[in-house]
Amino acid sequence: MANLELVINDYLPLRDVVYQTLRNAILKGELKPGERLMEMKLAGKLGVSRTPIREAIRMLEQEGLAITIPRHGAQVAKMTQKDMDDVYEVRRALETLAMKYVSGNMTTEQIADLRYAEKVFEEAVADGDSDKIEQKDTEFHMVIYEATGNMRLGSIMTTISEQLSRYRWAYLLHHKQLKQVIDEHRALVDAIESGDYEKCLKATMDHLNSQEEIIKEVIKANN
Amino acid sequence: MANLELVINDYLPLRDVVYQTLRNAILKGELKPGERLMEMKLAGKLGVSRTPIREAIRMLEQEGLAITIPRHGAQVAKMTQKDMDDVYEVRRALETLAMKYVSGNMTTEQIADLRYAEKVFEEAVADGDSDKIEQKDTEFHMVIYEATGNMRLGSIMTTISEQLSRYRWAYLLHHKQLKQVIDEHRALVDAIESGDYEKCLKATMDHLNSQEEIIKEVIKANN
DNA sequence: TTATTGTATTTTGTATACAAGAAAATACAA
DNA sequence: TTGTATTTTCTTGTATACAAAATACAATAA
Repeated sequence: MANLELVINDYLPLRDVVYQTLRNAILKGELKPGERLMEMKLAGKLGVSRTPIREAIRMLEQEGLAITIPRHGAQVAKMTQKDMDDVYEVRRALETLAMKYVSGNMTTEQIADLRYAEKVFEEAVADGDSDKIEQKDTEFHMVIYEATGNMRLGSIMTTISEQLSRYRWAYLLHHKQLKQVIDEHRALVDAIESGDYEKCLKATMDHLNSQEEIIKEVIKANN
Repeated sequence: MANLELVINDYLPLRDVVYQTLRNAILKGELKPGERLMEMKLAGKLGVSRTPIREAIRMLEQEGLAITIPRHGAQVAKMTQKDMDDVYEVRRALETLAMKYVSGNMTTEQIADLRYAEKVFEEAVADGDSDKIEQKDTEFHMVIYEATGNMRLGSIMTTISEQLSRYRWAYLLHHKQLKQVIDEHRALVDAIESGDYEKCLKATMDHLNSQEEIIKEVIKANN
């Protein structure tokens, strides 16, 4: 099993720390799909009692990252090719909505923020730290979702994007693809700045399609 | 506080029974927005220990129906007018996606199922049992989501629709509006049967818009 | 060999005990 | 009366104990 370690924060309840720890491990693939989440084992590894472990598992379960069968315990949720297709369809619909909100409606300040987020992402790519790349990519997209002003949309998109990140880590390591991601981000910012909805939509779809393509290959390779 | 009672199911862990009980109470408005969810009180009312209560609260929290502040406990989440607008925007985007899937693609059997679900809904309206009306309305829409074949879409839509049901109960009591809901459902089935995407979209949007209108009034009246 | 039964072990489910933090009540001084 | 300590009470957070179910596995019979 993965090597788990808690980063204690004195004021956060242990259940939240445990939740974040397990969640990270799942999203990064350190806890593998199908792997059992046994309470005592996790409690031993993390040096806490079963109570916070159980509460964290309930949270993961609700989020779709774990599946529990009553009296059999929990395991890391599996993600299939079909799941991925479905998630991407939903994402396309919601990214389209996001573009309806932002095209022609972002303030110059928001666009500046977006450009900045894009630059920070490029720097992360230059650094080569995959954790950071992943994080900065998410942040870039979050700037857009926040600009929509629709909090619900933002939170659903965050969930979706994080669930996808279970697979993104794999391809974010390939430098060639990262160059392409940068180009697509730039194209998207340009489109948003132009204020033209159709342009925005095209840039978004291009970005999603190429990402989906690569992730599918990763999943295929993993089975 | 609401009068809670557990419907024990021998094989379901108590946490799940408690979760469903609390969730229902919140969605029906028996537990009011902002109301505190105190562990001992709930445990006493439901005749269980704090452990399953806590796990149920963690699930509600993850679902957005409860908010917990560390060391202060949990309370029923509040829903504002703005929240409602946001949820409806998301729902519109996803219903549009659903229509893309189903228009022209539903089998005769699926359409028959849909007509049947519609009929059952009408019967529920005739009965006047608001719990049943609510349930049959949800089931009608679920037939469509299931026909898309996209499980993710289905589960997100279910969540959204259930969250909205926190307010639907109020207006489902008014007979005049129910007549309109029936008409809209029929129009939607006809549109789907015609296979014309644009017709489907219009029928869906009409349904959503009129629902949103009424719910907004209910919220306004509640504040 | 294959099923089946019984037993030991593991694991989850639930209750409870105790610690610690937050809120409320009380006491006291200005 | 108002403001501030101080104590008390309430509530959450965490650990642990015990019960009950599931599983693993060996012994037995077909």
